[in-house]
Amino acid sequence: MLQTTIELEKAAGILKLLGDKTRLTMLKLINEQTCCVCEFVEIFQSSQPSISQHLRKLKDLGLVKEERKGQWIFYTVNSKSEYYSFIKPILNQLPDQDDKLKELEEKGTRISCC
Amino acid sequence: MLQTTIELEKAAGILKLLGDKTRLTMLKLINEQTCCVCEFVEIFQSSQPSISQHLRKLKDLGLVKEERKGQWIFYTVNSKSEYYSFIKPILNQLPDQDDKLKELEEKGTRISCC
DNA sequence: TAAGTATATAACTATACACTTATATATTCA
DNA sequence: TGAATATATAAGTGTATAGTTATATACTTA
Repeated sequence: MLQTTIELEKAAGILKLLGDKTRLTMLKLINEQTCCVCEFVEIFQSSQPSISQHLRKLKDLGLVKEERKGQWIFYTVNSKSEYYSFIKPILNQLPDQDDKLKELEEKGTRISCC
Repeated sequence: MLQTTIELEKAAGILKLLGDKTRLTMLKLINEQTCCVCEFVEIFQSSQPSISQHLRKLKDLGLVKEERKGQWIFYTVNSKSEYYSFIKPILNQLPDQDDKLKELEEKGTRISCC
């Protein structure tokens, strides 16, 4: 069983990005779901620019992909990324965050569902 | 198959530490070997205090353990750490760094061997 | 015990980073 | 087309971080 490797400098760069609670939670959330910016704003009780800047960093490394649907832009983990196999086992060890989305659904502020 | 999880805040803290090229390389090196501070100084061409401070951070989270042997203090990844199962798959995906130790051996500056 | 070697720590500095405020761009809908 | 909503970007600010220099501590050996 050959284990694929990732260049050390690149790995450190990715881990630095994951080393932020907001971004790490984001990735866990959108690993199997999809979320738009305003949902993140509500979940993290953060400002919209702050969320936008976190997503920008993740996008710059190709870790997430975006898709516009009308006025909303939906973000999802990019499973096609050459680094997905690197981050996947990390995300797998994190506790499920779906309760955050359930909260939105209960409040009626979940957008991504439709 | 139950996957153990790690608290998100803790995970982010650990990933932040791993998100530095020097510390990440250190961990990869001492995952299966042991190294003393002066070896790191030579490998990374860094100052002694800089190396010492990196090791301190890793030690504070319990990721490495130290063992004094005479004037030297040897560092090894702490496989007993409750977070070892979290960092192990990450380290496994990094390219082997043993060439760095081979270099020391060839130069005759490897200490940990005896 | 004094000198030499290895390591740790403290204080300082420069840079990186996350966040804020302000503004620009894009889309929807009346 | 104009107002409202969603998102991105730019500029500024405060804090965290990695490195430096200086010094302290611990061990070894002559």
